[in-house]
Amino acid sequence: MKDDNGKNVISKATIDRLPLYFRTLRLSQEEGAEIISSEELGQRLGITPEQIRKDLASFGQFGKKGVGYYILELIKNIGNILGLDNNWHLAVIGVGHLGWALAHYRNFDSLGFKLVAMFDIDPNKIGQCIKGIKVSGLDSLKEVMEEQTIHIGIIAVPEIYAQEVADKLVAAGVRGIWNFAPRKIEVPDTVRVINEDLSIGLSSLSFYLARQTQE
Amino acid sequence: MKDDNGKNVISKATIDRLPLYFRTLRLSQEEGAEIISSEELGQRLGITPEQIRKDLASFGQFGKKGVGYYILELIKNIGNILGLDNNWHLAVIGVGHLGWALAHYRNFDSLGFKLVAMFDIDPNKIGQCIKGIKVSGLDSLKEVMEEQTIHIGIIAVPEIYAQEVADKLVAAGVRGIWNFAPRKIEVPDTVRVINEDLSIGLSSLSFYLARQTQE
DNA sequence: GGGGTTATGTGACAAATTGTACATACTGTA
DNA sequence: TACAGTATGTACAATTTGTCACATAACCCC
Repeated sequence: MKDDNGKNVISKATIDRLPLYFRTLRLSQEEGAEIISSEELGQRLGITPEQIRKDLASFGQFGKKGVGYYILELIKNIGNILGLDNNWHLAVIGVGHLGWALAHYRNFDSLGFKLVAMFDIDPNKIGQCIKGIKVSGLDSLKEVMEEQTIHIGIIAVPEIYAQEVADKLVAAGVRGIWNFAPRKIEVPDTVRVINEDLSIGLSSLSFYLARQTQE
Repeated sequence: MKDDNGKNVISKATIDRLPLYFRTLRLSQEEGAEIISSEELGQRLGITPEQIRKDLASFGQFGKKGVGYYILELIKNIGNILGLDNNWHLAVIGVGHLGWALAHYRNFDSLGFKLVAMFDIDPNKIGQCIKGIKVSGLDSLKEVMEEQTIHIGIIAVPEIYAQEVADKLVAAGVRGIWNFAPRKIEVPDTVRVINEDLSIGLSSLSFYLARQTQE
């Protein structure tokens, strides 16, 4: 359970659940609640209370026995664990339909992310403004990054350009990549990549539906 | 390893990898290859060859020992396993930025899915045409479904409407739901739901970046 | 047609993840 | 201050998932 530095090793599954806890806690808070039990949180999310307690316990003791979790405090703690208070700067590369939609995704703001730049290669798109942000040419990526720190690059270009864009992002010093192109991209292991291949979800849905029929 | 009907139980992890195999095989095919080894397929995807062989073996014996896998045949087999030859009909509910982007997502066609309807509640959007498909009012969902079978509903509305839309889809007889709203939706267990909460991916990326810094 | 080479399929082992049970600590009441 | 009622945190068991090693089968060349 401990890594080389003595820190607890956290499972990927746990990390993927933290954002769920985070948004549900916020919802409860908006409804006026101040305390929540793992029982109730679990019911809302379809996750067992034990699982939730275990996930949270791997980062520290946030709850009070016999009481539950103070919502405000837990939100702050999870936000901190997820690093949402780092004021990450995002850049979207590829202003197609998907890039356009991501630029308007309102949950970014509410999670503490800030879109600061957009890039495309299409001359017709360069110079356009979206939400007050001007679309720049892909060539000027490094240049723009010198003026303005960009921590995370969002790849929303057709798959054949994905690796090329990834290389440029890495060269410009990006720290993380959120890749929507359905293709594996190679980066040095100092750069984190999260793949968000939408066709996987739909295909697996198809699998389950097809199986239902056959029964 | 067997379920009540004597069928092999397939792990979710395996099913999520099948689409990756599928698209990589197609890529190889376009490049002119006819045979591929688990070794090469694994290298392209960053997955161990053993994993791939095991995944495929849980559905049957598709490979030839000493040779590899015949690409064309394997594509056909995986497509069949994933149910991609069922000609699924999709409907997008919510023609905001995200719904718009999904409607134009070209990978749907190439995977055998067909967008047949779109719905919104905004009177300004109703009647608009996107890719030859007219946007209908949400009220007429059941009506439209009687004319035109819809197997899968894609929820791309703000989270507060997600459950309401899900209920309508269920009432109209949909078989699967692809949910982009960041909220759990309740449906009878005859209906499959796949949640595609985009904020999870980004939040987990934030987690890893924040950890890197602290070291 | 026999032996070397190659790549699959599978059973045993290891790791990660989830589930269960219970000890512990806090609150409120008399 | 003692006791009943709750809800967390954690040690342990069970399950799932992934890795390793090797037997098996197909191909090629002589």
